[in-house]
Amino acid sequence: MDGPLVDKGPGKAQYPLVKEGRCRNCTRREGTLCDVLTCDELDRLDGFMMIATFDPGQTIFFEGDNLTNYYNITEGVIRLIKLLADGRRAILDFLYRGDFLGLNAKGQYAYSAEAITPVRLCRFPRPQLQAMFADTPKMEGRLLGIYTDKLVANQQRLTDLARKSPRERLATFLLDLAKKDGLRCGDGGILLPMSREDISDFLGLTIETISRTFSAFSKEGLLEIQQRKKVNILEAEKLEAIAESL
Amino acid sequence: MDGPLVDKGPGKAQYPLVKEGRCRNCTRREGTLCDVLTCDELDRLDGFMMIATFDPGQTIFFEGDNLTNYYNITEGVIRLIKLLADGRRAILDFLYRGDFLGLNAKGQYAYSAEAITPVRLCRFPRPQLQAMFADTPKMEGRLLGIYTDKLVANQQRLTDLARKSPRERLATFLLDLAKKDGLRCGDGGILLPMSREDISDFLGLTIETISRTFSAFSKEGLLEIQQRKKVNILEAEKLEAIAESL
DNA sequence: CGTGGGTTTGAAAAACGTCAACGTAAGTGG
DNA sequence: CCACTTACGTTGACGTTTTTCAAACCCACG
Repeated sequence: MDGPLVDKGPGKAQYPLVKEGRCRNCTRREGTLCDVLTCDELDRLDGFMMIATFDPGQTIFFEGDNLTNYYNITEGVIRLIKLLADGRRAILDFLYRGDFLGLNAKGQYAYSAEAITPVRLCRFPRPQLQAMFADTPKMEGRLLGIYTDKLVANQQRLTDLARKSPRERLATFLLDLAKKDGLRCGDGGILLPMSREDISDFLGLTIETISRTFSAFSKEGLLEIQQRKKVNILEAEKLEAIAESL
Repeated sequence: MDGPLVDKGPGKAQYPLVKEGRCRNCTRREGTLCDVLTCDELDRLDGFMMIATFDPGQTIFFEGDNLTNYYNITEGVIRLIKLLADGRRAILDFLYRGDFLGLNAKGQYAYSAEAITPVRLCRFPRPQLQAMFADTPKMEGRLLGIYTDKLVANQQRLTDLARKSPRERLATFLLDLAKKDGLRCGDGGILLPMSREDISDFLGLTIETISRTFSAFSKEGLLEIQQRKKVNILEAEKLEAIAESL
């Protein structure tokens, strides 16, 4: 039970697992699935929960794999990926601390998940968590709320991809990032955990267009870029006006 | 209770409502929210359900309106719409018989809904349906399943919008339509209920690009178009190859 | 039979992607 | 500790695709 899991993909490192779950004392429940549970219920969860960690670039699971585990992110950033048959890539979402991971498409993962930064996860085997769902309706209700919010967010993203220009998309993206804490560094700047290629696959553009648009924003004095990853938004209102086509 | 509701938007016709719900004898429960209910529970639902009908082009509700009612579609086709500030339009989804309608974004509708064909709906006031959800966990579980499937579908669509070419998008769209029955007419042809503009707003393209791509498919012998709305897919495998970039 | 909205088609322009070269920051091994 | 390497990012020139603008067309409707 405490040993590493089997390999998933070709050349994949084994999962580093540590049995140390102390759900009852967890300080990161806010807004997550386990937020609604009593102490007893948290102990039950604890009984089958495992901590897993991943290094940047590691794959947590692949699209189409049998769905064996659900996860909660307690630390780090993850990208959700879908590929077309010829290798073109789309990033569905970036996930952060507190996000729930493991969308069920007929018993299989609906997307691949990869760590962008060092990541720490609570891992729940599917049978046990589903059994707990069945016994704990409020937990199911919580997941329904989470999925409702995800649907709303995805529909905004569909609208953006269908109808916004590259400038508008990047402005929208940066402002959304700025709303997340955990990325903020000191002076109101944000530290982008993802590469330009990640951003381009998220926004449906090329890496060059992303780069050019960053440069344009910078030249126009809307923002400041330091060492490529750190962005200071200087003119939030103007950026907002671009994002919302006002 | 049996009278018409108040107007919603400017110049909106009043809602035509008929009290005749007989959930217990309903023949269209398959795959819907009410599929899981017992006879007694169906009677409870019946108690606050109303039938509503809409003509083509009528708006059922607007994005941002207070969410007062949920709906089940029993007949017809609906488009879900989001607008940008300057009027650019995106169609999030087309909904058909059996689909559940009324995504909750903080107490407001997350999108506008408009009838494309004559539409018949079961209408459930929010307080009553939510009370029933609270008492009937399996109903909540059913909705969770429905939303899970919607999320999976939306993620495929995000991938398509981000990375597929116009040809690939239209091929994907047509093959998806062909899978729905209710649109099939006799000889394996499909009857498109939506306009070219609807399709372009769904696929994130212009109406001209849609039209040209239709013409190209037709010239290549992949399909046949009759009277603009009726499409016969002649070479499903080739269209599949285009859609899946094989 | 005429009218008009939706659709198709064509030509021109713009936007974005592609290709290629160059820069830059971080990491590695001597 | 520094030069070398490498991966990532930026910039420029160019080509293609898609949009835009405009006109013609066609079917459905009155």
